[in-house]
Amino acid sequence: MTAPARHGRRPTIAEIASRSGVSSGAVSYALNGRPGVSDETRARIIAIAEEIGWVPSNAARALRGGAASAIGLVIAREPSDLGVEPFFMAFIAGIEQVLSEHGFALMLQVTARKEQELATYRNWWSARRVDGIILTDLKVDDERLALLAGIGLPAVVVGDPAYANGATTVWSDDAHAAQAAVERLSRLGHTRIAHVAGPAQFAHTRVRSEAMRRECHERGMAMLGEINTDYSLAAGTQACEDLLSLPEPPTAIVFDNDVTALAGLRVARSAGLRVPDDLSILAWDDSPLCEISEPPLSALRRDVPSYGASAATVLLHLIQHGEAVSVRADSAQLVERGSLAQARP
Amino acid sequence: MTAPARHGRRPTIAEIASRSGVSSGAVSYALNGRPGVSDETRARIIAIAEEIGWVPSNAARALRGGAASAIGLVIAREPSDLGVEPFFMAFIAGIEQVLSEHGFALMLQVTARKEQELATYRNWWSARRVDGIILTDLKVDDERLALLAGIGLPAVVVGDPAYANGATTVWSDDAHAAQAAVERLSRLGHTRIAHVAGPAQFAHTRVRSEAMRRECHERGMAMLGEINTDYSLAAGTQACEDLLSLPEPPTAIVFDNDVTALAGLRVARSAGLRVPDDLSILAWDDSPLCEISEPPLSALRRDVPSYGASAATVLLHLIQHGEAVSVRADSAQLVERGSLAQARP
DNA sequence: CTGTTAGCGCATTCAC
DNA sequence: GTGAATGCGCTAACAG
Repeated sequence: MTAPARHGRRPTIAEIASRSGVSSGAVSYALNGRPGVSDETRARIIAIAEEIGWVPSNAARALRGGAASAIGLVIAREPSDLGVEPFFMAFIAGIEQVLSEHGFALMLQVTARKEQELATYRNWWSARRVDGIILTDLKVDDERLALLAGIGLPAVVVGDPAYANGATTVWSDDAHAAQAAVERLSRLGHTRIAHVAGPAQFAHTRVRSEAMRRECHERGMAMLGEINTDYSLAAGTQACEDLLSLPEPPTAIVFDNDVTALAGLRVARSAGLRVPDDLSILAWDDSPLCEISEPPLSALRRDVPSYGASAATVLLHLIQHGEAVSVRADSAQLVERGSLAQARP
Repeated sequence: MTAPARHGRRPTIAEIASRSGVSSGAVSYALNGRPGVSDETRARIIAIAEEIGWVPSNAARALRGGAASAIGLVIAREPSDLGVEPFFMAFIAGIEQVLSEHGFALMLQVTARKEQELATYRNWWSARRVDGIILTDLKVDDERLALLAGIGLPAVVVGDPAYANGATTVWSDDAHAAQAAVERLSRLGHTRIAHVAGPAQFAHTRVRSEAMRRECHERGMAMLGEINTDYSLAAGTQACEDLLSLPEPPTAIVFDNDVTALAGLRVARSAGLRVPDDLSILAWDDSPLCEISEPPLSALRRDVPSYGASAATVLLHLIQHGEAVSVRADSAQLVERGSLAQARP
């Protein structure tokens, strides 16, 4: 209950005021770049503030009704899944870059429990801990959207606008990338492909699956199967085994993440198939894992840090101006590495 | 009797006071479980608070000089390195579990720039954003320790006490694990081993290296080389190539992380060596990557989430009581998977 | 235009 | 149980 003993007293505006011989109001104007003080006085005040190392008390500002100068991010995944999920760290790094330029901090919560996630949003907002949040892993019929709208917490949704229910979004056009992937496979002569996808409830899973199916249909290719996984090694292995044991197995498989792609590679090899000669493999979201395998995996690469940076930029704009427009980030680019080859007749 | 809560405005203690007909002071006592109000009044106050959805304003509490109810964590790595670093996400997940039980939040910063890290600590503390921090990636002669002590920011250091300069630490006994690893290799008949280590400035790198060297010496084994890396694929590849091109190459290599171990596996294979028959490989810190390779890699596994939980627990104790004792977490256990074999004569 | 004064916001706590 | 002070920055209303 009792706060720890603080060392030196924190410098406050009052101290700057007494040192500079003006009122605390003038100091506040000077320090915030607002009119009401002469340039000369302002310079003197700023010099003193820097000298004694004044930093605005976030508590006081937030209490006054101002910004908490922080945004929140809940990562709603199992910790064990996150271990091999390169997306979030890169995404966070991008967010941070923007936040630090604006003096904002990031509050993070890692929990897979939906109730806790919702409670966290409520609590962060009520307790004035954050000014807004970034919502990731958008789901189909995502119930979090209603909560956020209901309590009025500013939010930027990372995901396809079609599933965001009107919220401001930052999204990468996965449908476009999916088309490009199918097109590439088509050019290589593949006519029977499959998709080892992520969890069905994720909006981006659905976007990818639908786009691939549509593109296959238009090109007269067969989409042999869309198997949903939890991105894990085990699920990827199972999915790939199922696909390869079909009477007419696919000649190319697109995996929604790197781990399942590696699992697929292993399954193919132990089934006596050569990659890419007998089976082409394409991984969604590039990572060092894709480089390390044999053969290295071709991948759909996004600039994840700049994706995070965009999300942060849009959210800050939303917080500061009450409105913001959705932004489409660059869609994924196909990086060829050697796991794609001409389909064998 | 009870008017509906005004829309758009957070319920405050003042509102509860007016509704229950007592002073705001009494409400505060009631809500915080302190003496000063009758049980009957307390019950009535709590009921009203719940009804109108009151949540304490963190800003007001922090302003009052109380806790910010948040702790900070700076991850001082390059974002690109973090992509394949399973440690931090698992560590954070463990931290969160403890924090959420105590109503604390986590402030995160990801930056590889030392200046920014130091500025962040200063700012978090000055602005009352956090009550304490967890310091990871302890370095030899770590200058962050002096800063933290200087500004009086409570901190728990994750790392070997020998390098923590008296700060409270939570640490896993890497020396012990290193000994166990060398002992295991010794039993398998290896007499020439090598260590592909992490960055030399990390305290845990030094602890591991020294322990391995010492243990090798005692067992009459040769430590052919300690090569420092930045944990990257490229560095691991280079290190392994260097080791395998020695006149008398090692028969076993210990890698400080999973990525360099996989790089080593690849190098060995392309050099025509069989793993584990010609070369044994051991990875520090287990991960799904170790399971996915062929052969799957034997690894030194720690319970990282509980490591993080310990750090959080100790830090909260330090914050709330002004003192805390260092805690040694369980040291890593050797998980055998098939990348270790008897040395060939 | 330059600057001052007097609250506000919210929970906590001490003297009464 | 109460009233009032406290912590800190911001800003409307006001004065020179």
